Amino acid sequence: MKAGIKLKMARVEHDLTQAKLAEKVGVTRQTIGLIESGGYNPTLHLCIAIAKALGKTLNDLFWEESDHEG
Amino acid sequence: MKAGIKLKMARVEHDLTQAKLAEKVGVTRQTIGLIESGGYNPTLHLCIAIAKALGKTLNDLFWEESDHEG
DNA sequence: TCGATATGCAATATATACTTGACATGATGA
DNA sequence: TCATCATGTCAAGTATATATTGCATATCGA
Repeated sequence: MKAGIKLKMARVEHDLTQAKLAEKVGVTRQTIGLIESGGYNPTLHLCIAIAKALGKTLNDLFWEESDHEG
Repeated sequence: MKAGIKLKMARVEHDLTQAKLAEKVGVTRQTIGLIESGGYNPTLHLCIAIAKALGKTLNDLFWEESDHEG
């Protein structure tokens, strides 16, 4: 599963645009867009801010069980 | 609870030094030390690599329930 | 005491996360 | 058609994560 897709789904679930989510977590919309499109490596603090803004946890948005299992 | 303490406990649990954990995840021991001492903002990929190396998840090591609750 | 290991701290250098500003496209509505 | 919104992307700049090197301290064992 692509890296940012869970984030995108959670965002849409909350009826937020990239720009609105970006504002909530204190970054620019480009940063959110880059994370959702993958190939990007956000910082932990930003991941936590995003998770909190969407009522999710780090694992919900950024942990792939297959990563863990092998 | 201080940011890096869970990481430190998990590391000690596995009988790993900062240097050995650093080697496992492909960073220097200073980077591990800085994360454990807090006041540092690692990248998501590094957090995931650390969690995998210690048999934990992102939430186990980097999520504080109080962050989420308020 | 001496040597090895583990950690903390600090200065400099490099890679990259993130910003700012701009332009392009498709969808929506007046 | 025209205006607005949402998203994608590009280019240049700033902030900071991480590397590299070195030194200091504490612990452990010979």
